[in-house]
Amino acid sequence: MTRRNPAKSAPAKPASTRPAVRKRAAAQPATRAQTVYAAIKDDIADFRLLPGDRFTETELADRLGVSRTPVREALYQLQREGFLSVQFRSGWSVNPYDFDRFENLYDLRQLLELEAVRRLCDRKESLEALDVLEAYWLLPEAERDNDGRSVARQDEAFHLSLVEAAGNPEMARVHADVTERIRIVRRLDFTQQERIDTTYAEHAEILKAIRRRRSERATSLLAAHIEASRAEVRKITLHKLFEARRGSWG
Amino acid sequence: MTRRNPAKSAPAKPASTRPAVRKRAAAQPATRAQTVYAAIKDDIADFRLLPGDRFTETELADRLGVSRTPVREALYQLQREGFLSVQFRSGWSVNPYDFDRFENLYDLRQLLELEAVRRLCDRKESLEALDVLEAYWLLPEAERDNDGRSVARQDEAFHLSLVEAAGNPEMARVHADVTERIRIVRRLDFTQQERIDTTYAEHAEILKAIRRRRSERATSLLAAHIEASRAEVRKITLHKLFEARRGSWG
DNA sequence: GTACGCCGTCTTGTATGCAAGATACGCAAA
DNA sequence: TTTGCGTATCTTGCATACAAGACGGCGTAC
Repeated sequence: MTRRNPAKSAPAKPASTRPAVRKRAAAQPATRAQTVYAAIKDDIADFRLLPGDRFTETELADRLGVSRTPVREALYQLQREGFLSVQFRSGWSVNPYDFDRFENLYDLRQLLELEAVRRLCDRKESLEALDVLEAYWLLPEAERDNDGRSVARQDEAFHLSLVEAAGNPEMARVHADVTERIRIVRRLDFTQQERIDTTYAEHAEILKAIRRRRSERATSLLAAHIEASRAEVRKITLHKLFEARRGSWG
Repeated sequence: MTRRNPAKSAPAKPASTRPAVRKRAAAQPATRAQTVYAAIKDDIADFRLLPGDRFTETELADRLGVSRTPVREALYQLQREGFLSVQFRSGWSVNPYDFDRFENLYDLRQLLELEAVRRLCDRKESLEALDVLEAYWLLPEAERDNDGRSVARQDEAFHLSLVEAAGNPEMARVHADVTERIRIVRRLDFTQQERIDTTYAEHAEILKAIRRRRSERATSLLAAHIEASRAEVRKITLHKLFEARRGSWG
């Protein structure tokens, strides 16, 4: 039954010829567990599930029209990611927003992004990855996107793209993970038009600095940009989260 | 059959007003799933499960004396962590060692540790966290630990402790995760006495530099230390992994 | 009115049953 | 010998059954 190990004599690299390890994303029919996982995560991100909310596996299974098995798989995943907690024989609950943790995640995010930008500026080859970013962020004011929701998505993509372009997939994976965790508070930064404008301006400057390989300038701009966002989020968080909580029960 | 009466439907919403019971049981009951998870992870770390090995859920469940349910839970977790892959209706397999990924993980590790040391040196308060590290790594040569296995464990603890002491639990969590992933190759660095001696010497120097708040020195020492380890691992990996593979088939 | 204890219901953790389909193997044909 | 095909077996994903124990509500004592 156990298949022989291929290439006993050369266990090293044959993997690179066959990317079977990589998830076959396209053809995969998306299991029920994955669907449930995404559904719950969205419920949390969109304030339909709020900190302190309690629920049971059966409840969720009934609501989503599946059995407890895929529900449990999704729940355990979210538990491991820090969104949920399970009480033995006593149901699940949504974890409270932990502002200390948001701070720490912002720190981590900043560390990763600054390193990424440093590497981009030091890189010899051309930076094609920036093209698509410039196409969005260097638009004249009239053509800009003004929908906060949409800008928030693009903002996430901007920062993640920088890290991905730096060429270390592990750093990018961690960065993506951090992004998921801070999404709830970070999105609140894009509820004011003035902040959206500022974001456009700062992203543009950062992109230009990277293009010119001005490492020092790019990193200090990016650091300031992230700090500004963090300060803004810190300021409006409690109030806005409360509003969101009320509004979501309509 | 109809033991449950869904029509009764206890008031669902009041649950959200009820404060989540954050009762932390003193000792986690350690579910079967967690046991299985640890067992498989150890099997991989100790070369009892090798890249390319294939197995089924039933096989594992029988061997470990549990049902498929906890086994599946553990397997899916290891899948998400990158250790295993599942082929739809065709069994599980251990992922190949990906040396590019090890390189990227070493990069990430270095980034985290250098930042941690920088923060430690900049910190105003005393650094009690270093006491326990010094107790192990500043020993005179005669009293040192010479068991590679044990030193490898202590080495992991050393580096993780530095990051933990820096005070950002999220960075520490990522670092711990990285540590788990590179363990397989990293341990091979401690199979030679000379490398163990070097590790003692370099850890001692790093600790002293941090004590003296010599940030520049501490970070460059640490960077060199990690680089040396990485180079060593890079050199002996293929050979040693092959040996380990053969040896484990006894 | 208040405190306390018992009991039934509910909840998770685990085991088992079932279905669709992927894989392997034997056998026949060239 | 090699190739192709049909089938039996195996495997995962999902649904369901079961067990130990946590929680809440009710009744009782005062």
